[in-house]
Amino acid sequence: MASTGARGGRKRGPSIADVARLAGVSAQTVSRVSTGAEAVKPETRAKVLLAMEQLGYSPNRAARALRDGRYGSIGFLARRFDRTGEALTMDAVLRACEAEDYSVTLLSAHDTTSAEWEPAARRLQNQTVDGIIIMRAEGGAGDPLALPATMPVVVSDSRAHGRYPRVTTDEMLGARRAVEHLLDLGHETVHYLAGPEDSEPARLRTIGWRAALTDRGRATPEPIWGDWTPQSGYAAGSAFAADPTVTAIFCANDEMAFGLMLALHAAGKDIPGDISVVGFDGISLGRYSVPPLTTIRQDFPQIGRELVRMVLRQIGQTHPHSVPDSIVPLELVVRDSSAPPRR
Amino acid sequence: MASTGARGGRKRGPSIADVARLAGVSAQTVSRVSTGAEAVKPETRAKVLLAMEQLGYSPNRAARALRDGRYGSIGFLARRFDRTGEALTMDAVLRACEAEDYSVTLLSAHDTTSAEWEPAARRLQNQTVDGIIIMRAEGGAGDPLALPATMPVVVSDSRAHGRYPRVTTDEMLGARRAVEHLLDLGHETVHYLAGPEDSEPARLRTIGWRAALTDRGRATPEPIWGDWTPQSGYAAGSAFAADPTVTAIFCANDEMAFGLMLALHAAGKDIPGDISVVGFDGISLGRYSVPPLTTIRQDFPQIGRELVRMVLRQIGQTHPHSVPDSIVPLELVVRDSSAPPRR
DNA sequence: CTGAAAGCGCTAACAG
DNA sequence: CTGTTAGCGCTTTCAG
Repeated sequence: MASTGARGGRKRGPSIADVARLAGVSAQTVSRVSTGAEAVKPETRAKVLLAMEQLGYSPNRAARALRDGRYGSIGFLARRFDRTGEALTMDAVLRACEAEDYSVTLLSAHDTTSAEWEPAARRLQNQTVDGIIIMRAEGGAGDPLALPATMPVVVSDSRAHGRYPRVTTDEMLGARRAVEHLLDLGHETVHYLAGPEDSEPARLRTIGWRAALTDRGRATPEPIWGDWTPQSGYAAGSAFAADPTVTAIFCANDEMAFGLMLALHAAGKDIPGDISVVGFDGISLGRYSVPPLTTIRQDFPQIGRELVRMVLRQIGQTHPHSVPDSIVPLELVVRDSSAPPRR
Repeated sequence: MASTGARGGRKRGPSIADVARLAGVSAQTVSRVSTGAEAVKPETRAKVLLAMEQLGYSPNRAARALRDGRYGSIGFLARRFDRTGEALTMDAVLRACEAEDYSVTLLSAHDTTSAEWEPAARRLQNQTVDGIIIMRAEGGAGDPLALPATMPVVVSDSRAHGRYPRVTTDEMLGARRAVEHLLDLGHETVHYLAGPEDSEPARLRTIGWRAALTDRGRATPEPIWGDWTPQSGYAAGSAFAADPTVTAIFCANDEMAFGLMLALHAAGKDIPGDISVVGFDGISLGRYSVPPLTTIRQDFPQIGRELVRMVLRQIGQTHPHSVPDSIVPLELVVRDSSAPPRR
């Protein structure tokens, strides 16, 4: 019984041993050619390459991972993957990982309570990834995640302040910019459609909104609380439309702004004639709403690159979580949904 | 030199051997407890579980994968991951995989020529995944992908007709429904904003649009060709607005419809008063455009489930690619952007 | 420059 | 019910 016949086993691909046999050399010689680490005589190399070609050899990553304890993959942990922020960040993360020859493994934890997050994360611990990128840990209990101290981790958009290195945007500053833009246009004050209270970015944006108004001595009307969805934006829009004092609204994200604008429109309000609207995120469809939406744009590609850079930097470190936070800038994009009040 | 001291090695996690040592049993006993396959005496099991707990043991998947030639992961191959279709499908795929205890590894091939796709796919061949889901193989040369006959593959939304099993929607029927909806409202004919010509779904939707008109003996105006982006929709909208005969437009996807509607609006056209618009895909923001967009909705969660089901079914098969195609139904969703012509 | 040996962590097969 | 042995495919020693 030959050890590894062409079709004896299940359906494993050709191994280094198969190549070695065909090329008439030893296994390590094949390995040397494969890794390119040590020198090999050109003739031998050619023989090996030929054999690899004929067999369609490609190295078995599981074996490699087992050997050197690294997986060549980083985990991307999020609650959902179908929202704009997640999708854009993930796309950017993937590109950045590819550049470094890492792959991306998706992990989801639909709930952020430790009851769900921890197993999901633990499962990864010694399993398939060399590091974890955690996205938007909103919702759930206060202290969701406890990963081993040696696991490289970076968190985006979360409340993990002080526990794990983070890549964040300056949410407060972004909110400020939105509010100041509207005040500069001449609005007396700026009403606010907030994100869910259990979300850290939402919380920070609220603080920024309030601070900007307070700093200029303006009244701070009671915000309406949404949940990031356009549905909740629609509800808020109907409420705001009933209040004739409202001339400017800042929405904590673009998708709520979409719903809000539709509700205002349905209530017969002109945007920006009667009411100005500013969003947050810079989703691509925001350029094509009616009217096009003024917003605070996040640089998602940059966020993705930073996330990857920060995880990779931790690999092999003794105290991986000590790398400094990174802050990615935001940009005010002025479109047609904001204008001076009609007066 | 003790074999595996607490902190001697790099930073591998505790192994089965470590647990065995601590629990005072053999490695396989630990393995038995871990897999739950064979019977173990309650006392022994308790000892083992305790040791696992203390050490924070979790099985090393690389080793497991090496042993039994399976990886517990399926690959998701696409050109981009930041578009609605990809994001929604991926989210669904991930959920379906979790239910089956598989993880998802992302793969991207930015170009669809074999020069890029094949290496990307080959790299996976014996590496990290047990199967591959290929998404939207639009663009590129005619014969992009050649995977080994034993690799489970399923293709979504692609021209792989006859080569690999597919999960598709009935694009032609969907387009028909959109056109018939508009004709039923009383429009003489339906103008068309098509997707890129190198996309198979776009091609099929065009055929469906044309067939629906022809079947009712209506004129088939020259379509305008877009590229799926709202930008291209805007350009088309400007062109259509200049043609006073246009009363109804079918857009090959929702995002182009957004751009188109903005352009119509900018040109002073009322939707649906002057021109009715119907999209395709059913993206969530379509409910909140101004006006809300009538569309052909794809059931992305269902598509994701089918994709996973069809890959998993192939695993272990001798002729994996012989599983039958799956067709996921589409649904007409009528909103405010379509109405009878003014007349 | 090339070959032989050993072991990463796991589990199937075979004893006991 | 439990222990021993062996080997998955790879690469890092160490010898030639």
